[in-house]
Amino acid sequence: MGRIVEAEAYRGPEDRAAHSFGGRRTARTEVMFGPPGYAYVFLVYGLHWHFNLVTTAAGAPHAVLIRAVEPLEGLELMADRRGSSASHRDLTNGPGKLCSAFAIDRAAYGADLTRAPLFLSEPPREAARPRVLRSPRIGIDYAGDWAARPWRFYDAQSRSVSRRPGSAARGNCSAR
DNA sequence: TTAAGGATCTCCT
DNA sequence: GGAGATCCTTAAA
Repeated sequence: MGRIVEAEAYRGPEDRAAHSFGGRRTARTEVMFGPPGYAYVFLVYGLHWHFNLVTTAAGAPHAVLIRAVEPLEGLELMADRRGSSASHRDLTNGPGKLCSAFAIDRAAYGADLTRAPLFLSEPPREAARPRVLRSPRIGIDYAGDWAARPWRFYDAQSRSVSRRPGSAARGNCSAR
């Protein structure tokens, strides 16, 4: 279990950075065209899985990429899956890393995110509301004007975000 | 059938 | 800070 601390919005079909750009509907993107609450999982660079939440009503191929999580329970299992060299902070502070730690792969494609084994839940009532910063999305330089949109959101306090403001190679800015 | 190119991570310097 | 890993998806022929 973990707390989501970083995410990015992808708004096809207009959004050039989205896999569903232009209404591209294939076996891979199919789940994004369906109802919300399901998992869109895909492979990047032939190596790493990425985990997205399908959002918005059926027909609108929108998704939210989960980029980082703060590990809460099952740390030993996560470390085991990630390799013994992974430090606590390195367990889930990146989209590929968290998929490895949570054992998310193609088998999770289309999974119902309201039911075990992979599901979202409300934060505890007593949990403080995090201060959320935003920046441009990561790794989508090819997307033209869309690359500049501040559609990456992350918890200002969390040490588990993938790129810290000020230390990033490109694209980071903080606003509100 | 083929070729090109990724919504990254790790290891090395 | 930079290169290599590595294979699926897509589009075009």
